Amino acid sequence: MASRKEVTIYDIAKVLNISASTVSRGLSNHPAIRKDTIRRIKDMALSMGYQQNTFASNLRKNRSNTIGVILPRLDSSFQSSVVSGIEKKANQSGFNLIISQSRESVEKEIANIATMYSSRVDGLLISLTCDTCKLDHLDKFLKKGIPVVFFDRVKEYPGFHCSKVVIDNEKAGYDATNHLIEQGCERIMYVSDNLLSNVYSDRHQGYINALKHHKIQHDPELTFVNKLDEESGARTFSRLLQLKNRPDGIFAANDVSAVAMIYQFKQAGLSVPDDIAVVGFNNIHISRVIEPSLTTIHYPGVEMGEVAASTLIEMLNNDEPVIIKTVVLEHKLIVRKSSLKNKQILRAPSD
Amino acid sequence: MASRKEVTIYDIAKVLNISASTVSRGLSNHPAIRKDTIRRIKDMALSMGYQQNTFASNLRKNRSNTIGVILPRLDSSFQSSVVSGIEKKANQSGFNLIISQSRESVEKEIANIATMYSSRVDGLLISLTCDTCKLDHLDKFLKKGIPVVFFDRVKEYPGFHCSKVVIDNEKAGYDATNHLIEQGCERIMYVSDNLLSNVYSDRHQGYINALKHHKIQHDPELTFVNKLDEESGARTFSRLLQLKNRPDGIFAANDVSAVAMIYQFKQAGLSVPDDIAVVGFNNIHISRVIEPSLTTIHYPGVEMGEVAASTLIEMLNNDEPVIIKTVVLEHKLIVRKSSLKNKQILRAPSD
DNA sequence: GTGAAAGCGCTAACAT
DNA sequence: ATGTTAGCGCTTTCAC
Repeated sequence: MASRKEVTIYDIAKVLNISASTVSRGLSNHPAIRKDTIRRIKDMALSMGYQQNTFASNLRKNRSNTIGVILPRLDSSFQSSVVSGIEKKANQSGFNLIISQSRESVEKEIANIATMYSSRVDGLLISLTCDTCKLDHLDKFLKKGIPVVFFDRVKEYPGFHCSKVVIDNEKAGYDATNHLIEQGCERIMYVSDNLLSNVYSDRHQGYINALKHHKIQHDPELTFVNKLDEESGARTFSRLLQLKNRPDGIFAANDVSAVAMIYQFKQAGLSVPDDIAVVGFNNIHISRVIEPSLTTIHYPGVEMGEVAASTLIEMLNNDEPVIIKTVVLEHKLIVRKSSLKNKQILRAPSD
Repeated sequence: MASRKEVTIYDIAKVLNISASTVSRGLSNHPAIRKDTIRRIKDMALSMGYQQNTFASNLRKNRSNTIGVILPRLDSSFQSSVVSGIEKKANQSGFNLIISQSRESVEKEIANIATMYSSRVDGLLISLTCDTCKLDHLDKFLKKGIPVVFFDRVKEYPGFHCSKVVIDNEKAGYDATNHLIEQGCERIMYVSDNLLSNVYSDRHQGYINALKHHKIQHDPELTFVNKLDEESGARTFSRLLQLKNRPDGIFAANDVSAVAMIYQFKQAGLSVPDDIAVVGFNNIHISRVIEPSLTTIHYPGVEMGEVAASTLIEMLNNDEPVIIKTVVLEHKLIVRKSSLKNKQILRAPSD
């Protein structure tokens, strides 16, 4: 579909009466080229409308200048904020971004990994589906020396060490549960997605630790695993009805489901937090404005994206020492009304 | 950073004792190659772990198999759903996606356009910032025959015709305002972002049309332009206090600001909808669960992304007839509690 | 400090 | 139905 002939370094060379190699060097500020030659080359390139052909350059250098991103959902409040952070850093460092979403399907994730590989991304950022068990599809990346950085939904990768960017989900789960206990809850339900996923199992472990710490008997019946979408509230409610002793507190592993529950409870005439206290996870926008406002764990999405991208870019730029690290970002319990059984003074509304 | 030598079509050719071109043709199912030869080639490619070098292929074909996407924000509920739709279609058709966000900055938008150009995307999908006036940065795309499709935030592009995917914002603005009037509102405020942008100015025009249709005097003081973010509610509220006659209805050009207003009004002891009725725009998740639930205009994000991507891909695949079209997707007024002054029966909760 | 030349891996026009 | 050949535009080694 292209029409006009493109300007190449040969065209510039011809006009300036120098060789194409000098032009190539000049354009990339090679130290052996005289300053004024570089100037002449760049000026001419500009005035001729030269645009470097990245395919040729990539082919020659065997580097794509592109970072691949695979995540479960683009249309998720939290995840899109991570992408936003990734985009920001990548853009600053001159990397392009190829993005694809797995939509929580392991098959699609595998397909996406294959696409990223054949697109020859320089590095890969990935947040796994809830159901991902094996990571061997990533083998060829690491065997070839293409760095992979996991973020948020991560997994141990036997045989390979990869950098990770996460929060301390166990501690966060502890904090959330501990808060409910301090508010007087004695029978706390944990509403989760697939416990295969680190984010949900670690939060679960934190939940159990907090119970144990307060010498509260852990009742496995109170762990309810389901998809944490908008229908989650209704499912949890019907689950509640099946239980002999109704819980007096709920720790939901994400805000979307927590909000959906609050909605259900209110519909059913239950009072939040008096009948049942609720803590969510993510601090999405909605948690601030729902009524009662939702106590939740704040979790820095944009920063997570930025750190993940920086970590990868660092590996890409310094090819010498590959330092594998796990970056743990701070989370924070944001106390709002949905959990305040003891009516304390709320924090400043700026939270 | 790559280590092992890659398998090329020459390696396959040598093993099978045929020529590289036959391998190349076989791999892309060229009709002139015998079925069984194709089989042998593909089997061998698979067993040797062949991976096509897209740089070389792209260089040769002068096609990147990549679609560029530029939009204001990735971390916006609506926009990320559009991206989700784009990703879905692109992925189905074997296109990669390069995504960048302008963050509502015209400068960044221009820089992104330049990057997309030098990345040699096959086509571009773009939703403009609120402040974009001129489109000449896109000239080189169109002069070179690279198709550009606008979605959502679009603009007339003098000298070039491009396909667009939008909703009828004027009609939607009319519907929203008309609904408020039917509910008995007589002094309706329009809260908007920059009226340079089609989405906001068209909604504004619809607002005016509805007023006119009901013979209500249009008071320019009641159009309040500001950034439609979470702080918008507070700004609108202080604006309200400056007005002689307080409005009894608000049409906000997005849900985020509508929700923020409701929050403010409630804080200030005003009742929604009785003191002031509110209609938003976008039907984001939160509008369903806020109290009172928010009347809004539904607006199909994922579909918009899918249609935009399909439109572009169609142009990319059929290079003969370039049919320029504007696709207008359906919007829908979703009536909820925030606007119901006449307590009518609400629609089914499935809304 | 600059030039000549080879080659990255693929595709397609032109042969046969 | 398959092979030969040239070349996409760039980078880089080696030469001077």
